[in-house]
Amino acid sequence: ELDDDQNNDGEGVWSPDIEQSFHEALAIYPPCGRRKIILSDEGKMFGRNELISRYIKMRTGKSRTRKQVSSHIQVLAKRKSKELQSLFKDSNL
Amino acid sequence: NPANGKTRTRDKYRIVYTDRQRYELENEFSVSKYISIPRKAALSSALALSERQIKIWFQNRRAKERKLHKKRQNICSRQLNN
DNA sequence: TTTTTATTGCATTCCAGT
DNA sequence: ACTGGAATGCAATAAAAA
Repeated sequence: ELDDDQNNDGEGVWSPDIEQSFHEALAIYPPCGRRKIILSDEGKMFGRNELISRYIKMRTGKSRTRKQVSSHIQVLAKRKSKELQSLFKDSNL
Repeated sequence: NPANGKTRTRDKYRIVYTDRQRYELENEFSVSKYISIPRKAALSSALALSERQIKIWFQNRRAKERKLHKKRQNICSRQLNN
């Protein structure tokens, strides 16, 4: 089928506006990882990534699934660890 | 050096595998296109390559196969529309 | 120019935690 | 039954080697 993306604009998956609200959501929900991940409202369950996904939808109107959020977090974590590792290498040699 | 998780360094962009390493990897690929976790661990210690290198080799090998398959398809379709 | 190692940005699958 | 997160897959790509 042809390019059927009502939710995705012409930019990349993590265009600046989406990235912006993503980082806002990271700060809002648990200000860095360590908080009760178990979010259970009456009847429905909500994990952190779903809350982030909902926030992105609120602010931008564009849909990013909880698995897209998960993948993005993994990529960012990998980048950060590699930055730190290269800093150690440079200082040593 | 599995603790690092990184293979490429500033002096070595990539290493060249030995004929035995290539032979054993190719042999395992003929058994299965996807390496199992225990077989990966075994090959890793047997060939002195990191598990990451084994994983990447299989990915590259599958990519090669897909490329060859695509070429064969192109040749067939070329013969069809003569 | 083609082939061989290795990385990156995404998605998809596999593993437990509650 | 839900989830987040690690492991893995793949296309695109880089650069050394053949």
